[in-house]
Amino acid sequence: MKLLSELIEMVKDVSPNDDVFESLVLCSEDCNWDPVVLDMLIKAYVKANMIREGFRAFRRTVEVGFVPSVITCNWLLNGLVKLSRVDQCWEVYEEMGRLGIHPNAYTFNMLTHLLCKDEDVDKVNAFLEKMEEEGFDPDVVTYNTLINSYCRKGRLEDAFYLYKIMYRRYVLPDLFTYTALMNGLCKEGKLKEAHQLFHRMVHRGLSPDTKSYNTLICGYCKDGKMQESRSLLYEMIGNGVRPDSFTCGIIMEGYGKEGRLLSALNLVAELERFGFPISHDIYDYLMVGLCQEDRPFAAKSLLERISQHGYLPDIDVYNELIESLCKCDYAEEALVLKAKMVIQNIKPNLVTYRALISCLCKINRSVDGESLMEEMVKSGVPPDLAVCRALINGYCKERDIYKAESLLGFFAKEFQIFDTGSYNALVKALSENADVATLIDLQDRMQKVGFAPNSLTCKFVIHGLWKAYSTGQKEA
DNA sequence: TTAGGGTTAG
Repeated sequence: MKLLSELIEMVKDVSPNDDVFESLVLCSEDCNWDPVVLDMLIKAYVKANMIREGFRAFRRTVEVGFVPSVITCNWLLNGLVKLSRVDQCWEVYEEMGRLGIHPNAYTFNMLTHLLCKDEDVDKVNAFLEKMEEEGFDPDVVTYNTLINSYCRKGRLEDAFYLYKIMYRRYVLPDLFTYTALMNGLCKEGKLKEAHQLFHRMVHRGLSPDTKSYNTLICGYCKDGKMQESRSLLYEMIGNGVRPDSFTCGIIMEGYGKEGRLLSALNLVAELERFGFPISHDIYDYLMVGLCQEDRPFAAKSLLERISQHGYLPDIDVYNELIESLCKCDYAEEALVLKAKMVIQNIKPNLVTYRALISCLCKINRSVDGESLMEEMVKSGVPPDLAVCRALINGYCKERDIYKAESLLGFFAKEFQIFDTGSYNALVKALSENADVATLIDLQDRMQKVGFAPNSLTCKFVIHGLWKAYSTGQKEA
């Protein structure tokens, strides 16, 4: 066992240019050597999740004339099945036959699983017949693999037929069998039947585990039956079965879909009281959900509570909260949060600044918005069109035309942002009460910076000219 | 950890 763990460390650390296999074979010339190390090398590769290297080592082991054990072959097969390397799986199986390595139940079941992943049922049946010819009787794992495959494909009749056959052949169904069948029933919306099957399973002396409860809870959640989900959750806790992150996640999602975020929130608080750890993802989910429902203060108080349990929001959650506060015009609270982010070494990004600047400009605090824009530029985050537009519109609204114009030039020159919308907002604001000469001058200056007027600009200019004319101002 | 079960769509 010690040798295996050393080998695992070795294959993980070694550079791709070093040939571990070669080194091990070379060793055989100098010392008292057991070829079983090659067997262990294959296992080490599989354990280190280096399946391709494991497969190569298998081939080379065979080439140098050593016969790996059936267990080693199964390790490798397991790795290859998980990666769906179909051809290589069959190559291993054929090689086993050539070398006289007898496949065991594990081998057959993994290959059954491999065939089940494929669509072709005939292939599975042919393989099973061959297995039986070789004297292997399908065991509970074989049946479960097949039943699960049928259930996933919606072929419930075939699945239940096998379930009956199992009894006839004295192979007793276990938790896996029932969970697979319940899952199949739930997927078809047959919740009642699934729950009945659950009761039958308990009646037959099997104790449901987290996965079997989760399957049923998930079925109810998908069907919008949150009351049933919740009582199953209490039942499982009562029976000493711990809900896991999957259980909580699926119930949260169920409530989320129903738009019942507050119920989700209450449930989380209850689970916390029971002493079940709530995962970071669940907290993220609730935070984002509350923000998107425009309940930034509920999100904030949740944050305060869960921060005491060590929860730290990431930048996306912070941004959701800031955006939500900004949407409701709570600029001050949003700024406080931004300061908190910085203290926690989370650097505000474009999303953060955009929300804050837009909000400040909206509530006539364009000067503060501009200072934030300067801060963002200094920290290496270039402004985008939305930031530019927010500031120009803000200043126009506050009648600080001079500022609006100079910023428009700044964005064009420094960041090549030519936003005709902002330009038009400026012309429109100016045309309200400027004389014709001022308007024409602005057009000239803007053209020098690189702005081209569009039809809307012309409309505003003409409007301005007409206004100037009709109020008796002298034409330029 | 030599095999099999529970979310996630468009």
